[in-house]
Amino acid sequence: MPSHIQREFILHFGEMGSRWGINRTVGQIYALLFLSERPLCADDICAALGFSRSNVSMGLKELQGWGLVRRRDLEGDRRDHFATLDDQWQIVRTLIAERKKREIDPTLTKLRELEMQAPEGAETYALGRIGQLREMIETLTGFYEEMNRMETERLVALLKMGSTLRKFAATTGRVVSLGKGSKSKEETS
Amino acid sequence: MPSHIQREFILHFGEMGSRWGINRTVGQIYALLFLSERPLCADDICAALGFSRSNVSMGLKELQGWGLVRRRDLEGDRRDHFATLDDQWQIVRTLIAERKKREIDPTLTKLRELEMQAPEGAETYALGRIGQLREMIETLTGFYEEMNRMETERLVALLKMGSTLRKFAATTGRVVSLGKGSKSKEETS
DNA sequence: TGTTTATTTCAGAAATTTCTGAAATAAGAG
DNA sequence: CTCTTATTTCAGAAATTTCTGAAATAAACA
Repeated sequence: MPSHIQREFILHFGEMGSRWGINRTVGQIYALLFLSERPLCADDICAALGFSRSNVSMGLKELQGWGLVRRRDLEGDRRDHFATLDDQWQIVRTLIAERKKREIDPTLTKLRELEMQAPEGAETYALGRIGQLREMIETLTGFYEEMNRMETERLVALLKMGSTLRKFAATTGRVVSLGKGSKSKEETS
Repeated sequence: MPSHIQREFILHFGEMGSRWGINRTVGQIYALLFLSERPLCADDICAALGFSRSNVSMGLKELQGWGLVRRRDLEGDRRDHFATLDDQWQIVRTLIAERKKREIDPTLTKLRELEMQAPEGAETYALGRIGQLREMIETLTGFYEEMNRMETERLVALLKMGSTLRKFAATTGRVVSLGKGSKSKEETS
């Protein structure tokens, strides 16, 4: 039985869950595990949240699919227990990696496909637009991969640099973009 | 009546829409407008996609709410016409800003609230966990705001830097992280 | 091995979201 | 002001997603 703060937190995650493409149940289960000092078994979760056993089972499966929850064997108890990752930065990495996989990669594949199968010289406007989109997504995912390669400690340092990074881009950016010969002359509205 | 490529693109966006928290209709309307060389009116959209007039009206309203679609008055036609933003980077900025507003900010507010109203000295574990989460979200949104302040041209240059950025973080990062005294000793599994 | 306990699956019930057509509202044109 | 055309709203229909309980499966123990 969760405390007041826990309850609030869990309910909030339930509501937000729907904005995040996971459902209420799954959000609440995650929130409960996130705040729990020790791993919980499915029955604990049923008791705490009042969901059916099968619903909890499904929810845990989905969370494991996301890589956000892990099974932990607890000594002296036959039942499976579950816990969230400890390191919050690892959570973010997992979350972003999964969302990329589900929300970005399929689109990138599709755009490349469409460009390949395009008929000769026709549809210039649409193909141009698709090409722009693809290039941008490639740039973004490239950046992501670069960041993802970094150790957490350095990554966090970078994230906390504040205006330093902007200044760095202001000086170095110019050179690099010249070097690469990016045609960044388009603009609008 | 869209071409084969257009149709494929539109259908893909419809399907992906659901993973993006917008629905099929809205995704398809956006895709259609995105590929269209000139602004379209609601009836054009109905005709092209076969949705009811009211559905299109709702969809356009939602897209305008997201800031992804703009009304354009077309001379000699009384009807409202609609178009997507031209600059794909502006689209990404808009998208991220909106998602932050809808998916991150409410949670940040909630977490701060919970920390404020916490009873004296109790609930140390849960509060610690909530604090970690809040700090991390603050770091991330701070970084986002920093990036968002940059002009597109520089931002793109930065995004395309590849390993240069990682090297920069490797040299400068150390100093910053020492200065801040971040206790990054937790890790797992 | 058989018995007990834990977990998963799955068909349909319940809840939610999306979509439509009809009615209401707004906005030009004469 | 009236007529016409464009747009929005909204109650309920249709479709989709979520959730449950019962049955099936698996896994531990003796």
